[in-house]
Amino acid sequence: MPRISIREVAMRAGVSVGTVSNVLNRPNLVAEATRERVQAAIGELGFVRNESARQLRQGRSRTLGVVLESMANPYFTDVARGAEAAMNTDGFDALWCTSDGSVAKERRCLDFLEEQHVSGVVITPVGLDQGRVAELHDRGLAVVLLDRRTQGGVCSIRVDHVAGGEIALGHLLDRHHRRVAFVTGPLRPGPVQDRYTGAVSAARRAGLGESAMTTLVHREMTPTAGKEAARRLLDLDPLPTGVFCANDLLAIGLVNELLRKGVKVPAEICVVGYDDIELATAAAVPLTTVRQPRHELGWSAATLAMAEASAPEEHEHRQVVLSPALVVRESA
Amino acid sequence: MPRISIREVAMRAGVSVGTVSNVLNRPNLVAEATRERVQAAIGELGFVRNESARQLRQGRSRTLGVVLESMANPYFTDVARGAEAAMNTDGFDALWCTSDGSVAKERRCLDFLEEQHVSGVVITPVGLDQGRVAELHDRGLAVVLLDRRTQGGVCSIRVDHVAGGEIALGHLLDRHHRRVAFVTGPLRPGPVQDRYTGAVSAARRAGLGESAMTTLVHREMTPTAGKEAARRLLDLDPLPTGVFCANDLLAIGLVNELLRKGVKVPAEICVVGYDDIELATAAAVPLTTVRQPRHELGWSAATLAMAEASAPEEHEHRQVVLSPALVVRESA
DNA sequence: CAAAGATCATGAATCGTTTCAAGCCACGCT
DNA sequence: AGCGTGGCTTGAAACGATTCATGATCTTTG
Repeated sequence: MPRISIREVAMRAGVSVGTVSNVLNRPNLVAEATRERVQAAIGELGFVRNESARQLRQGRSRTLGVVLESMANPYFTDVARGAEAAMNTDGFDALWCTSDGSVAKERRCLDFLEEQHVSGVVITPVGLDQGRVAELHDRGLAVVLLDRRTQGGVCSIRVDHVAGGEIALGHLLDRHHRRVAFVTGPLRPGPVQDRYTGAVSAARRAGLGESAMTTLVHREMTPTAGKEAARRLLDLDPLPTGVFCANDLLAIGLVNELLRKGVKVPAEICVVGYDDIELATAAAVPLTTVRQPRHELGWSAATLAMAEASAPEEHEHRQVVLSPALVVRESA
Repeated sequence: MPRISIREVAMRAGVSVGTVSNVLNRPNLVAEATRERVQAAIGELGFVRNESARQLRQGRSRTLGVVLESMANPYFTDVARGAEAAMNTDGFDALWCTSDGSVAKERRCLDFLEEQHVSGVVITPVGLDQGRVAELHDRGLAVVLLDRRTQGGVCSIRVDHVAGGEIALGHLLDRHHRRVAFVTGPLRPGPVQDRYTGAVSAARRAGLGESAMTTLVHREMTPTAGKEAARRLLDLDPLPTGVFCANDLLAIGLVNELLRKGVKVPAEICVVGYDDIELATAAAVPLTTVRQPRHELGWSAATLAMAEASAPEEHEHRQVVLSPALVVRESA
C-alpha cells in the first residue's frame, strides 16, 4: 500500500502541492471551488498529514512532553488530566512518559522527548539537576517544573507543602492530640520532605517535644505500605492517637488495617491524609485530608509551558505557588 | 540558539555527514579513530538526533501508539506498564493516549497517532468499528485490539470474561448464596457485558430463577458509584446476601459504604470484585476477586504489535485469550 | 609489479511538508 | 489602451537525517 502524500492529492485535485498545503494550513487563501476539490481528493484518497515532515520543515512542534513520576497514584493521573485539558484547548498535543521514580528512566524519557522535538517539557523531576534543566533550556525547550522548588531561571508550579504539613498536623493538634505520628515514604527533598517540615514546625509551635512525634518511613507510598505502617504503629508505646500520612494511599491502607485489627477510627486513632484523591471520599472511613488543586496544577503547568513555547522572547519565568486546603471528613 | 544538526557535527569532526550518520547507525563500518572523533564532536556540541527527519527518511518508525480507556483505573495503568516493559526490551517507544470512554476523543487519538506515523496501535476500542480498523490496517499499521472480541483480520488479546463472570458468581453460589446482585457500569458489549453473561449463566446452571439475581447498573465504575450502589442495594427486599461487582473499584466503594452502614462483610453480605488491583489486598476487608493477568495482557499486546510491525509480510493474526482466576481473600 | 580485494569515506539524492517570491488573470480606472 | 490592483496559484528551495553508488587508499597476492 503506497502511502498517500500531498503530491497525490495535488495530482488528483489538479492543483499544485503548494495549494494543497494552503488548504491544510491557510484555507482562507484558497478559492472556495479549489478548496472543495482538494478536500474531496483528501477524503477519497484517505490522506493523512505526515507530522514528521511537517515538523522537520517548521522547526517547532506543537507538542509538549510531560514526565510524571508514576501512573499508579491517582494524584498524578489527575494532574495529567488537568494538563491535557489545557493543551487540548490550545491545540497542543502531549507526549506522556513516566519515570517511575528512577533517575535512569527519567533520563531516557528526556532523551526521547528531545529527539521527538517537543517544544516544551513539564516534569516532576526525580534526579534532575540544574545542569540538565539548563541544557534543555539552551536547546530552546520550554521547561516547567512541577512540584519542585526552583531558584528562578525556569518556570515552576508547586503547592506549598510546608503549609500543607502544618495544616494537617495542626488539625490533629487542635483536636488535642499530644502523641502523633508521621507516616511517609522516603524523605527526599521535595514535596514529601516539605510536608514533614511543615508537620515538625506545627508540632514545635504547639510546644510538643521532639519525641512526641514519631516518624515512620516506608519505601513506597502505597496502600500496601500503609498496611505495614499500621502494624508498626500499633507496636509503638505509648500509642499515638493522631496520625498524619504523607499521602492518601498510605492513609487508606493504614486506616483499613487499623479497622481490621479492631482499632476504631477516629474514636481511638485519628488519621489525616494528603492529596484528596477520589478514593478519600469513598473510603471505609471517609478521609480527612489536605486537598491539592491537582487539576489546576496540571492545567497551569501546561499553560505556562505553552506560553513559553509560543513566545520564548517575551516570556518571563514565573514561580507559581498554590495553596492546599484542609478537607474535614470523618477520619480526624 | 542554533540547533545542532549532523552537519555541524560533521564539520567539527572533519568528516562528511554520511560518516556521522554511519557512526550513529552502523558504527562498525567506521574506523575506530574516526568514530571516536565523531563521538567527541557529538558530545561537545550536545547533538541530539532529529527524530522527525529520521522518520521522514526511513518511512517506518519504531514507535507504537497505545490508546487506553482511562488513567483513573489502576487496572489500565497496570496493563500500560506491561506494554511499556515489552516495548522497552525491544527498543520500541510508546505514545500514550486516553480516550476517556469517548468516541470523539478516541478518534482524535487515532488521528494523532496516524499523523505521528506510529507503526502500530494497541487499543481498547470504545467506538471503534470494523471500518476504522480496516482503514488503519490498509495504511500499513499493525493493530492489536485489547480486551475485545474479533472475528479475525486483526490481532487481539483478551481475557475470557464470560469465564470470569462464571467464576465470580459461581463462588458465591458455591457458598450457598441464593439471592445475589450484580453491580456494574454500563452494559456495553465487551468485557462488562461478558461478565454479566457469565454471571447469568452460572446462576442458571445453579438453577436460580430470573428474579434471584438483581442487576444494579451505574454510570461509572468508580468507588463513588460503588458507594451509591451500596445504598441502592440496602433498599432491596429481600436483601441479597452475595454481591458480584464488575470491578474492584466498585467493590471497594460498596464494601466501605456497607461497613459504614453497619452491615458486616462478609458475615452479612459477601462481595466479589473483579481485576485484583493492588488496593484489593489493602482494602478494609481484603477483597475476594477475580484476577486478570494485567501485566501479561499489556506485554503480549505490545509484543504482538511489534511483531506485526517488524514483519508485516509473514505475520499471521492471532486471537489470544487469557484466563482469569479466582483469588479468595476475606470479603466472600 | 600489476591486479584484485578490503576498508573507509564521500556527497548527492531522497523522504513529505511548508514557505514565499513570482506569475497569471480579470477587473476597474484613467 | 495602458496600468495598477487584488485574488489565486504555482513551483522550487528548504528542513535534517539516511542511503548507496562511487571513489580513494591501503593490503594482499600471483
